[in-house]
Amino acid sequence: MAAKVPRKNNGRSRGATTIAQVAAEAGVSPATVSRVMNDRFVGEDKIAERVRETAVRLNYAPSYSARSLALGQTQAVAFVAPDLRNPAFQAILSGLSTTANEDGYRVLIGDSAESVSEEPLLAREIRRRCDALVLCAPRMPDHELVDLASTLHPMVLVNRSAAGAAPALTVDYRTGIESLLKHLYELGHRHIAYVGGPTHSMSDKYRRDGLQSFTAQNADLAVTEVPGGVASEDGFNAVDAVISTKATGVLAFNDLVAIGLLGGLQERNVRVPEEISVAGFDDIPFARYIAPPLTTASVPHEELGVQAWYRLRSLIEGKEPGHDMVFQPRVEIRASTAVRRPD
Amino acid sequence: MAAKVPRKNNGRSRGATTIAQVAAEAGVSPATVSRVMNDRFVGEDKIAERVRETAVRLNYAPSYSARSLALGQTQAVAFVAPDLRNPAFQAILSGLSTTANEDGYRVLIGDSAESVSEEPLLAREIRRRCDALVLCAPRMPDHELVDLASTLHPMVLVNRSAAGAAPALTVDYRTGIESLLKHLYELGHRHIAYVGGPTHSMSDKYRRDGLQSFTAQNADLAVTEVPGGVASEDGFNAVDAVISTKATGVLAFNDLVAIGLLGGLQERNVRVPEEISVAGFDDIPFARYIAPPLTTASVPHEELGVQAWYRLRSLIEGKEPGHDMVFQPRVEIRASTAVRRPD
DNA sequence: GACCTGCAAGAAAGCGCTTTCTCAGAGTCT
DNA sequence: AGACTCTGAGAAAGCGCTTTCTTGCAGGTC
Repeated sequence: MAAKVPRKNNGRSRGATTIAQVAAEAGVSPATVSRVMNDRFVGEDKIAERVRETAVRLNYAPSYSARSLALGQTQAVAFVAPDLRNPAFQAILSGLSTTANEDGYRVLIGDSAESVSEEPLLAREIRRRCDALVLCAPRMPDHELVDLASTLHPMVLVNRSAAGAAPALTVDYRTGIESLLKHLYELGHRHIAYVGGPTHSMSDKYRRDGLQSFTAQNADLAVTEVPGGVASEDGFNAVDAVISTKATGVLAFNDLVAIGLLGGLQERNVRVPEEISVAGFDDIPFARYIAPPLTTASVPHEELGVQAWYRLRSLIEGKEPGHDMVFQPRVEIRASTAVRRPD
Repeated sequence: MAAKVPRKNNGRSRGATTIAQVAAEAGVSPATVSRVMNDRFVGEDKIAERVRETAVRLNYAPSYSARSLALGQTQAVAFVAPDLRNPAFQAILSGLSTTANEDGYRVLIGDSAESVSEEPLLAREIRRRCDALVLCAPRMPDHELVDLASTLHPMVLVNRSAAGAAPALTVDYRTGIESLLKHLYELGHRHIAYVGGPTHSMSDKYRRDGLQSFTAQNADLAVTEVPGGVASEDGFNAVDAVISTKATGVLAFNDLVAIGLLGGLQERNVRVPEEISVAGFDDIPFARYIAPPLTTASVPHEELGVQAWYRLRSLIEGKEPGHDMVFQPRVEIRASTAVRRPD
């Protein structure tokens, strides 16, 4: 009968050099190798040197999985947003990723696509794979958001707040759109169409609040809402509805929608801004290059991502995350809006 | 003296329910819980039911780290690109991410930013965190690419090939730009400027090859190269150089550069396409909306991402990755190019 | 020289899973 | 009834690290 030999490598061979191999080769214990690799070694320099030399010779690199298990942390964070194809979210991601990388953290992405109902599940699932989460969930119902925020710590919210359950980085859409509306008002426009965002999304609600607030103060101003969406095609599809309102100015939910709108208007030979003024929101990088350059409210998306990381990092380190921040959009006046022409 | 009690939980408490707790609570062994959770259980239904019930009651979810270590795989893949702010790469990422998600894989992102030299390190580092890698590295020297490809398996290359060392999904930039050049030629342009991409990038080299090939066949055509880059500002900065070539048509390295160029041209009151025709490359979503709508060569970036996932998946499963694919750009003629006006 | 101190390095436990191995007990066959 | 095969479920090893605990040994003190 065969001698009972301890099963090694669990039957599978994974190939990569392990800490044990380095230890054996260098004639030390795995503990020593670990300490050397993590700069916690306090013994003789010769030993450390030998370990280091052996490690590079054997092409050793510690296993992330093993390390994660032992340490209880993954050195990764997640970013969940409803639509990664939107340049605004990409900018946030870019800011987050770049900054997190500097601290040795990588980011995992989660695109909740269209499905609002799947969002909490996705957030939970992806959160379990890493150490923290940045969540953009404009359409998630408040109670679910609070629920998530209280269970998924550490996490930071972008564009939403959850009653203090998690640090929040928000944008003052309300004031932003109010400024845009004021801009149009000052240009003489008295009838304005608003091509809205997704129904039930908070980012849309804030905008409506802003519009309402300004309208309430100016009796001679009328704002008509037109169903829109988040993407260029939504703007494109809203063109007829916009034209039929006879409004002389249009505010779009975001730049993407505004751009689609511009495309549709042009197709129908409606001149912008001569016949109708159009403004977007976000100031995505292309807003200034389209025809005509788009008046919009600039939001510092990259900065939002950067700040999100700083807060996450504090939270991971068990420190205070710092105060919540509310970013104020800045109106960028470009050529897509102009003084209202007499009819 | 205190009785020697085995140290539990390594001193730290991580809070989450473990498989052992579920097992204890359900009165079974951890092995059984594991089997039930992974649908490998073959025993009595009552037991399975009890385990499942206990698991949801205790809010149990297996630890990804532990699972990764035991299984030797992470259910994640990485995407490394030189600039995640470029819509073209974002589209690839989007296609990759969406498709991978359907198979339960998440994607980790790596932005190699400007630094070509750091790219191999980044790729290696991030690759060790997951099961496979999609690499876009237009500027990496061939030998390094081959080196990487042979050591980082499974991986797939996008926009580059490495002598069969890894599956490659490429775009026929050469033919693409040749078609664009032909388009301008047919419009009567005989002197064309090419605002190039990053020096030493393969994607730029392919384009130059295409230009040269067409130029060689048409003696009455002159193409002047102008240094450019990858971003809109590079195009913007190239404006004076372009104007001074006196070319009547311009081909830009990509849409971003073309858009910047358009912006700069407009600022100097040079009308497009009346005075000069401009074409880009990639057909990013905004290309059709800018002013004037940009003639460009359309590349199916999302599809590239989708195909990248399919190949990665095959590789992960130990299957054949399928044939390499070369995507053919399709010329999209829009308003930024027009017949050359007599001087 | 016995005793204590301090320090360098190893032994081993633990992280939370998966999976092989093992072994009762039930069922089958002659 | 005894031998034999299944089969269901648990024991335990293993994944590759980190870190606590332990120990051997050199140097210092009285």
